[in-house]
Amino acid sequence: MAKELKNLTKRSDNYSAWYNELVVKADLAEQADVRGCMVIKPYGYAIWEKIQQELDRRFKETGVQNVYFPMLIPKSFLSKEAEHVEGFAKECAVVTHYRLKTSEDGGSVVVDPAAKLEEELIIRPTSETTIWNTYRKWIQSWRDLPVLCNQWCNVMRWEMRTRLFLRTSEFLWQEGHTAHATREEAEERAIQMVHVYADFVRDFMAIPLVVGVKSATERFAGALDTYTIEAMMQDGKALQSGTSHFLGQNFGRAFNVQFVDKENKLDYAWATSWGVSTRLMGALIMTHSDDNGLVLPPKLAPIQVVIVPIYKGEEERAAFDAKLGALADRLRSKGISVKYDNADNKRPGFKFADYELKGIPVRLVMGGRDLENNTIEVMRRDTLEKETVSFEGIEDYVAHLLEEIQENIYTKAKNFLDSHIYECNDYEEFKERVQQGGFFLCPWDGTEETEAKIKEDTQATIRCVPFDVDQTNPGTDMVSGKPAKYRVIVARSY
RNA sequence: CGGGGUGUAGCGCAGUCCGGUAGCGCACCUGGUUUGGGACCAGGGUGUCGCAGGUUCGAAUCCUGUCACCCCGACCA
Repeated sequence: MAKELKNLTKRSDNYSAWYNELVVKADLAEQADVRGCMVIKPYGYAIWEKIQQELDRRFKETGVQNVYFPMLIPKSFLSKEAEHVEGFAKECAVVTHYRLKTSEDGGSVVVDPAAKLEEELIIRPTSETTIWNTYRKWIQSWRDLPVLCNQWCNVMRWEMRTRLFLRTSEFLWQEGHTAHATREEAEERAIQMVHVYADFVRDFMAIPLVVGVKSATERFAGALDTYTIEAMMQDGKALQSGTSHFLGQNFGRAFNVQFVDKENKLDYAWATSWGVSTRLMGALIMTHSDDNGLVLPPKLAPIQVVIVPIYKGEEERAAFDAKLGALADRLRSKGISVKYDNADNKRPGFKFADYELKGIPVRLVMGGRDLENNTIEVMRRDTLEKETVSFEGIEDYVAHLLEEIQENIYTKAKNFLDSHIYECNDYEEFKERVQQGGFFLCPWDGTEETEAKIKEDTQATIRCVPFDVDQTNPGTDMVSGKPAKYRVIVARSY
């Protein structure tokens, strides 16, 4: 294994290969035997759990409650919202039978043709339809609103080409579905949730973002508006990391979810939906990691500190166990997650490399020399800097260092993002430079024609109309030469 | 669905052109020496050569068929 890990492809040589190898070698996930699907391994899942816990906490702060709906959706549900079915039909897995039987020759198991379903069932690609079908029963009066639900689940979209975490046929996510009495309230909720995502991703995952609203063609199928958080990977490509949709009354109408308002008039409920997925894991990896492996922000590292003793013989090992075991406990009492690794089946050098590969934020090493001097070596994963400090008071030093690392990782990524956002008003210049990566802030006339031409010429797409960019006097569209409506972020994306 | 490729040990591959005992590296197991940046020595186990036919005294290798997977395009959180 050791030599293999050493041969991790360099980021600069082949970013894609580097990413794929890193996911596998850092023990996050691997390709499943099932086409296009992924096995998330214990270490990868531990990180996902941290994401889940923190997001879930933040959702609940906004009044959202968790629910669970079935994985199977009657085919007829999907067809009730025209745009929605248009958007998802091509990638749906369909359940057609409910039984197998042994084949005539007894050699294999075959689908029993007698067990054909009257109505086929779809494996959910997203749950708007099944949830809104149920909301009809829950909602009669304005007093029943708002309904604020979220579910953590898996969904399946039969993707042509897959990549671990970024695009797999099955993925884990959360999907929030809310119903409201007024348009304003629903729009507010959609915008609120994109900000919940943005705050979480920035503060907790240390990933800087551009937040904005999607163009009409990039909208979710069935949405009136789609809000998005766009992260920049180290190769300059964009990764849509979360979305929040204002769905208007489309689903209310399609599923006949009507309520009596305060004026005793019937109206259709207003909807939002919002989701983030295991794709966030991809964003995490591609934002922070380096040629030595993962770099995890302390707030979501399952292990924040690893302590490695370097000992000769059982006697010395016992001495370290006592001293460093106690240190581990003191760190844990400060709320820091610690692994004390005194295993003797791996040599120190191997452990160092392995924990770097896994992105553990802080490594503490103590050997014979330190024992004599009452010192300990501290290595921080983000800069790879080593320092030998006094053993006394090391707990506070580490606690402070973890905070500093969290901040530094974000600052580093933020500087990268800021320095790769370019203002561009010239199409020729754009066409040439966009291939190098980066976000291009360009004037856009708001037409689909322009958008389509950019995509055809460069494969780049309009990522969003950013919230925090001044939209007065957007200038002249760089493609059509017409007056621009907005300045938008254009980039190549995953 | 269009173009390209690959199926041989747990993983990564060589062997196929030119048919003749199934190989290498890593991993794994045992014993020993090691341990401040991915240890070393000695010994050991591991295969329906993707599947089905055919040619042949003999097939991983040649022929026919078939299945699966991967990569590049259109779709997508």
